[in-house]
Amino acid sequence: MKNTAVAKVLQDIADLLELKGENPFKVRAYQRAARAIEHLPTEVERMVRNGGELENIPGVGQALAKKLTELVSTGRLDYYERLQAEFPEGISTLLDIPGIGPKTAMRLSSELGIKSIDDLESAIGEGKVAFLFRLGERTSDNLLHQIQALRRKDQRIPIGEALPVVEEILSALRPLPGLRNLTPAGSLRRFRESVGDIDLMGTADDAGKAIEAFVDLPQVKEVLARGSTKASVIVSGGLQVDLRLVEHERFGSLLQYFTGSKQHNIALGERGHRQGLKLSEYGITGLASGQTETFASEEAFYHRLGLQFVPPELREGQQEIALAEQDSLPGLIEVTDVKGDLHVHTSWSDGRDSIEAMASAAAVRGYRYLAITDHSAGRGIARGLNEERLRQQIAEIRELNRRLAGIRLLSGAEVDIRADGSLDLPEEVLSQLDIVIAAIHSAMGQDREKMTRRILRALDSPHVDILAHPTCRLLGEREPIMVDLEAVFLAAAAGGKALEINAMPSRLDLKDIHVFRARELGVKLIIGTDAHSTGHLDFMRFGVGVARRGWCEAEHILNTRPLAEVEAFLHS
DNA sequence: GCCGTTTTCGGCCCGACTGTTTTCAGTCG
Repeated sequence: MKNTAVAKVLQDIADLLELKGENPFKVRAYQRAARAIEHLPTEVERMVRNGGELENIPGVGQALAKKLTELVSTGRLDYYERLQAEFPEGISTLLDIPGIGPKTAMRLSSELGIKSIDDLESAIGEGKVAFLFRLGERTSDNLLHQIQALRRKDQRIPIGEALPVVEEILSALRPLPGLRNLTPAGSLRRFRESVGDIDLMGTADDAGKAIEAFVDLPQVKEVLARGSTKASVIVSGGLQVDLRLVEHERFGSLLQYFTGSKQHNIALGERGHRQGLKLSEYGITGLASGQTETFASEEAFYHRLGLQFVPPELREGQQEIALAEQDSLPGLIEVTDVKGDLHVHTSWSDGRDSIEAMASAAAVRGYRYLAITDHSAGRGIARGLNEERLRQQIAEIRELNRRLAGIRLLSGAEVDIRADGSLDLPEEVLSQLDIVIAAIHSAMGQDREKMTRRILRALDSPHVDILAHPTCRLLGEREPIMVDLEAVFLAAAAGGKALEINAMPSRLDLKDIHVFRARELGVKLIIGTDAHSTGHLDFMRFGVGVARRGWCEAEHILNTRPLAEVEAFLHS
């Protein structure tokens, strides 16, 4: 049973307990555990099998540990099933509608027999909902509106799509006089792989003027709300963007509050409470004195609480607060730490640009080295290189290295891992390359056991240095392959192989929690853009974002190291 | 159901909005 499925059960239980009117703190305990398991870098199932300490998971105590053990070892949970039996099936889906909480859901069910969103929609149509005590016409209309919005609601948007849109808006707003500190908050700032709405924060001398300029932007399709300090719009592409402006001296607490995550803020608030402090978007208030201190910067806000500044990417309510207390948060990798790209394609295979063009684009970005890793001739891969053409390419790269100053080209290949785990190019050719990346591009439907054996066999080849996009997922398009990643991590760590954080926005593979686990197990990582044109080299920042969410420092990422160190790794 | 620089019991983050109310419950972020 996967962690996402385990988390879903806990979240379901939380919903049902809420419907039941249970102690809200008990409900929150289940929600908290669900979030923790969602972000857990290790499979609960594996922990149980290996006798791991479930109670080390934040938010999991004796009772939940027992339930989790039952759930993952039998695939069922008696407590959950009994709870489900108490309610009509489907009623908890009503909670998905904004505006409906547990109380309303229960009343709709008991008073009108509503068990689904469809039921609710017809009941509203028949005018039944508006007659319920304390509901009324207005609420009924709003609910219908919410149902319709829910039906056409887009999924969360991948960060690779959202970030460019946001940056366009930011650069349009930045020149406005008197507008300062413009910053995205929320999950975008935390660099989650997908985001819902976008929250922009800032400070302004004349907030009204700035709001006006914001809603007048050409990107704005629809203005949902506009006030004196806040506006909400829909931009082309359907993304909702909120802009919120505050006085300069409160910017720090505001940004902190709206960056979240919710779990992080709850944990922070609980800690503040123990210190006799009350935290809010307006500042920090002494519970005894009633005095509120304001904070112009987040740094000052965290320091006032006796904490190291917590980078947004770490604010997921895991261990970051405990570590910030001891001043021992990692010094996360920065884009500027990257010294080269180890995974790019050229016009020799399915890339757009020549080797030389890629080399100068890399040099412009300050890189010291660049690995040319075109596809092998494997079935189905566009214009993959066979043995003969690869030899020609090696010769050309040798020639270019003689001519080019300032950047070193490594000759390499992204060699296909065939269905049986053998490689698509003969050993003899691979041995002539500086760097060999292995990757799966076919037969992705294999079962877990077969797939794992296949990848382990490829990693076993003495010539393979790196496994690229290890789970082969395409965000929103293709599910990850079924593979025992833990076994892959252990094999990579033991065999001195690197795993890739593929920085293509549609891949982001490995993903954050896998990166966290791989790093924990001592696996060397690289960030590769998989660039198919010079512009794609800029994908590096997405890979760095994922690495940061995986708590990576520069030293964990091979391509932040000087060339000599990279070569030493490749030769080892 | 969790958890401990006030605690192994008694707490558990905070503020705002909305619609329906004559003082607030429910919901959200």
